[in-house]
Amino acid sequence: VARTRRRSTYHHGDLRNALLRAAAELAERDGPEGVTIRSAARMVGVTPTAAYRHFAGHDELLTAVKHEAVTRLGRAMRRYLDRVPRDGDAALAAVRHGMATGRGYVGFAVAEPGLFRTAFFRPKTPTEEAMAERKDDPFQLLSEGLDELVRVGYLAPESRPMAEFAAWSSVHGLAVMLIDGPLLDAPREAREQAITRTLQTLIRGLGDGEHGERIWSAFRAEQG
Amino acid sequence: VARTRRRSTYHHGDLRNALLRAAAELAERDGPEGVTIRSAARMVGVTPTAAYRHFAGHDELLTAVKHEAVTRLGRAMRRYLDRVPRDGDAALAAVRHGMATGRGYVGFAVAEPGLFRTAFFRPKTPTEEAMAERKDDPFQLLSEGLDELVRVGYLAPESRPMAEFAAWSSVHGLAVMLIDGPLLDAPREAREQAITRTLQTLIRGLGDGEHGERIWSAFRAEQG
DNA sequence: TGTACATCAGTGAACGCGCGTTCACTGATGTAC
DNA sequence: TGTACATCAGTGAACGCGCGTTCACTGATGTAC
Repeated sequence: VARTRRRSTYHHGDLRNALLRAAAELAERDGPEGVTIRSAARMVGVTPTAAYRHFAGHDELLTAVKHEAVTRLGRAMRRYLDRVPRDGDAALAAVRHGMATGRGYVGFAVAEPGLFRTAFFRPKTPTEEAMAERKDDPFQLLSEGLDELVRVGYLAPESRPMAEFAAWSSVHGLAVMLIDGPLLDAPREAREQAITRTLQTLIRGLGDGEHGERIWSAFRAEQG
Repeated sequence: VARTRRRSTYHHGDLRNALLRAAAELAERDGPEGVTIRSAARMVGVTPTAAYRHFAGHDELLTAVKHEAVTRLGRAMRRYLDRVPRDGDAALAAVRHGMATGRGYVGFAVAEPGLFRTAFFRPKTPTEEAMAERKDDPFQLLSEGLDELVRVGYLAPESRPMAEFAAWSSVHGLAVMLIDGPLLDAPREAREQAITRTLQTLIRGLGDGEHGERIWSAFRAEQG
């Protein structure tokens, strides 16, 4: 993948973006540990030193890639959500959205394990937290899904607090099982079953009371 | 922590174990990446080369530490399980055991994040899989807990398949949230709530049918 | 329109770091007679 | 009980690797007059 194509121009013109793209490719292939200034520069066909014109250092490059990875994760989730049929019943739709959110998260992890690991690489710095209100922010999508479940009466308002962590934990753990854990070498069918089983357990676990139970049964019925 | 105490004897006598202990200490402090032959040797006060008398190379040392970490994780879970009151009602006890298993897993992760990461470091090699039938193997404990839930009628037998992955995912994701994720800097109380909420969601999600619902209600009642 | 020159964006060589691993070696131990 | 010698478990120096980062530099660009 090393395309050390020599530039004709002395000035690159768009080096910052080129380095970022290269770094993202490295993250894709080898995860966050694979992102180095030297190899990104190598891919672009430029001296490592040149990178220092555009990034303060390795840390800044890695942070930029991480940001990119989070963005792509959010977009993947959005894609899954958009594919959910807009049916009559709002309650049923809410449950479907919950499933889709989870599937989007796990789907991205499986499709792009290196980027997924990079997105989750070491705790956010305070600066990053501040700019967390982006469009298609993964955590945002998750919260919206839960709010929807409250709105349709599946999740009791008093059960809402901390529900994001129950949901996120379950889905994140599933992703790790699939890309780094015991499900890595499992046959495709087993992986599918594990995903379905986990997401169903999660969403059923969130449901509250009789109303919740009714909605859940309806959802199970439509799954066949 | 570097104790380069010079030995009086030329021969160490127990170098393999000493290196292993040192390596475990490194994993404790810095996770799997911190485990190197050179630093382990440094801690023991011995030349790096000496390590090659006892381990084929870095990989074998790391594998040994990983094994140690998994063992300690299992012991931690066992400790939590043993603390559960042996009450009259078997069904209730089964649910309590489920909670305790999860708490043990997460508790170990929080108490020993470096070792926890090491225990989960990269997929098992085939060799390791073979010797997985150990006493207090984490996965074993998890399976037993689920079997117990089936026995008491909380979990329908037809729901048993893949239940380990639903449970493991949820609990592993929770651990990651706590030691490397968004809950890292959360106040103690929020962390506690997230743990409780996640485990409750999981176990409620596993329960099947009316019988399950009854047992769950009883459990919630005793929680107060 | 042309030119002097400041500024910008790269180069190339070098630094120090810690790592895994190999080599020829030597000091200590244990065993056969 | 004593000794020769094989074996074992260490040492010390060195290798090559890729990394982040700094330094003095130079080629290209753009702007003031």
